[in-house]
Amino acid sequence: MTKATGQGTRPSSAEQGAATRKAILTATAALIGEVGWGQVTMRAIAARAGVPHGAISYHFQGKDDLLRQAAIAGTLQALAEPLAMAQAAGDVREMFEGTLGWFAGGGLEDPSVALLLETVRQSSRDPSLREPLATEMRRFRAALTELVRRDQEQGAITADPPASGTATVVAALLDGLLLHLILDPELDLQGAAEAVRTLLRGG
Amino acid sequence: MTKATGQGTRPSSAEQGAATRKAILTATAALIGEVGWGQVTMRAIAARAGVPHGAISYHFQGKDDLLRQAAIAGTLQALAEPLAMAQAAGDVREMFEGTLGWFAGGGLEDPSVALLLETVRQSSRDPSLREPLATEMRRFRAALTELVRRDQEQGAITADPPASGTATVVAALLDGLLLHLILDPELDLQGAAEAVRTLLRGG
Amino acid sequence: MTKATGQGTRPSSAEQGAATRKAILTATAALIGEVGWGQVTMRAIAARAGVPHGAISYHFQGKDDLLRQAAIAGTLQALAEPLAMAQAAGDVREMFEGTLGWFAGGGLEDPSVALLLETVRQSSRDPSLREPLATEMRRFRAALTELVRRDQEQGAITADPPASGTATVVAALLDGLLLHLILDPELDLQGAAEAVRTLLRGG
Amino acid sequence: MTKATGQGTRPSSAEQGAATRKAILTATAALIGEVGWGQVTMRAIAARAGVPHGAISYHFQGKDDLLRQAAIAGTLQALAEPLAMAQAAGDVREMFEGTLGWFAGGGLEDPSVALLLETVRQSSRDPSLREPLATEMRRFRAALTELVRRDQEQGAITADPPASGTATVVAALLDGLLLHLILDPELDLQGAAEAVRTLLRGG
DNA sequence: TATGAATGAGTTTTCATTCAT
DNA sequence: GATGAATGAAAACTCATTCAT
Repeated sequence: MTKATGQGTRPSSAEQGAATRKAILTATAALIGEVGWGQVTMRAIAARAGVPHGAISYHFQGKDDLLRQAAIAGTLQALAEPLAMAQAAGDVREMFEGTLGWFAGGGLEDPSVALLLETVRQSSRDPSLREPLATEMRRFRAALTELVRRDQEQGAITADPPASGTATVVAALLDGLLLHLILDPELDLQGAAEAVRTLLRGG
Repeated sequence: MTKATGQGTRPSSAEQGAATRKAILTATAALIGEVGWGQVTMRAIAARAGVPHGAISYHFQGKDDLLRQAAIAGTLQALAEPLAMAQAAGDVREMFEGTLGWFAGGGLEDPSVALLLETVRQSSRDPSLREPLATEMRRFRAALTELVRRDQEQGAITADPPASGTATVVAALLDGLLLHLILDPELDLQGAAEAVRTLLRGG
Repeated sequence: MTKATGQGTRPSSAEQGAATRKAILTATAALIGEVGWGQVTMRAIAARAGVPHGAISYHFQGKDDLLRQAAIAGTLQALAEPLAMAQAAGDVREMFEGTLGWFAGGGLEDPSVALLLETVRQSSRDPSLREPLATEMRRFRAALTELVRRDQEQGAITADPPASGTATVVAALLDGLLLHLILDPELDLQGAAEAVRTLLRGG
Repeated sequence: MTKATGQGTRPSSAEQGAATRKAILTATAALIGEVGWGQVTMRAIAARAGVPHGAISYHFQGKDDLLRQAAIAGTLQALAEPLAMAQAAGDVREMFEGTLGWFAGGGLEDPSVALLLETVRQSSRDPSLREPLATEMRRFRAALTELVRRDQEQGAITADPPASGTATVVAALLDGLLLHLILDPELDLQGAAEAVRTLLRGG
């Protein structure tokens, strides 16, 4: 129980390197969300991460390599929270309304949302980016499917269509509302929520 | 008959200018979708439009100005078709399934989709971009609301929630499915469609 | 006799461009000879040519492209003089001794010599560089062959071997002496010249 | 048997260091010939030599120092073989034709040839490089002079000019042919050889 | 003694913009 | 009105060298 990777006071060279790497990745992910994939510059990354120019070239192959790695790491981390919430939620409705609440509470301004959108957009030009994202999305839909199934068993949701179909619909609906909210903050979320409640209940 | 606005032999200078302007805008919109907002270069635009370099600076204020104008014009044009379809559709289900059919038939590869996503993403950084897009989206939801209302009157859709709420849900759902499809072409659209059909019918 | 390409006082834009291009090529060729193929920098070229940075990228594809073009143009120009001399010489001996005289008189320090060596060396890595050089060399040997043939007819040179063989020997000998002189300025050119005189005379 | 200077189990630290040094020098010489003096990088050297980065800075003063040492060591080694051949040859003709045979058999592709040319070229910019090369060349010409003298005594070569002059001519001729062959692999070596045979014989 | 992570000066390249014609 | 040559600021990238361990 006394294990310590740092083994004492001074950080080893390798540990320092890992920290630098992580700082660069974090700064890059943040900048992608803030200024957009194509507007990110190495200079800005270095400044944000607080590391010298050369450190980036030393740790990463090039700009493309860096953006890719940062985007993947960043989005996976961003998706971890919603996934955990979905797995922890008691039923679909709780999960749905929770997410809507997060939207309404300013979740849209979360940097992760911007990063996510940038990455999705870029992934249609770079297959190596799409794969990990798609995997995570499937995981999310799987968790939702589980919720739906439970609700169906309890009669809270119409059991007719396969649970996976309903899960896909709920997941897509949430992301679609996010998209519409970005464009139009005045969007009537309450009305949409009420409609969903009714529809899920089965009229 | 020969004194028409310019249908004679040589195009007037003004007409030529308008044509050049339009060619530049079209080329720009296409390139935004293809390579991404930040990767578009003036030279590439000129080459694609088949106009000389200088023509761009001559007709537009600068790069930002050009991209903005092209994005707005391009997205409005791209959204015109779905809007027309929504207005022409007989009921929600027809419209919904029609769109899904378009998705399945390769609609995702349509350059307009890419342009649209780029513009939405960019609009969160540029309010002047958001306004026209939001307006068009509201128009689309309004048309959908009309469809929903008609369906409710005929009992094809549960009348409980306000029509506008259901319309918002349907619109968001479509865009959300689009997003998920971009990431995961294997997405089970059929299952989702079946679930929607059941839900809308009211269980 | 009053023809003027410049057509008056101000140089046209195109003429100015051609002048800039030529200045860049000249500066590049000079620098290749001075500092070596791989040590030439775009910055140094721009400074030497007296043109701004961007002018180089504007006129040439990239560094490789520029060096290649400059090397070819420079070496062809450098080879033009010896070729003319060979064509104008009365006999082989006159040509041979003339070249040796040029060597002794400081010809080795001529920038063209350095450029030539750099280009020959580089040409073994870049076939597109070799072709034009080889062609010019063949032209030079052809001119020499003509001289040898004339000498053979007059009995000044042994007629046994084909003239082209003797011409190749003479050409190679000159370049070989150049090479050895570069390494060892104390080389006994006189002794070598005397030997050649005797050998050519046929003992 | 086990107390030899280090032929036992573990190589002493000093021996290891010497081996590393030699590996670095060998890799450097090879790279100079392959990519050109100015294109050699420390990282490439380390990779080729199979030693860590730091080892180079540890063993050598800097890049210039390393290249110089490697070039000198490499060229001296490369010149050792021809020198031995010249000293072992029975007469000039045997030596000459032997070298021509080596040329024709692909000797041009030998890495040493490239290294030699690079070093000669560089030596005109770095006197400390020229000295050892010139010394070796003089040694080579001295061996040739000995051969020529022997031939002259046997009447196989015209005795008129001093042997050293003829030796210089033969040496330069060989290097000149090498140069021309690099540019033009189609060069008629046979014709040149025939001419040399006739000329040396004295008509 | 030996290593390799880190640095930053220097290099090439791209590109929006300007402006003379 | 229209063009495209020219510019220089800024970007990405390379790489010899340093230095803590």
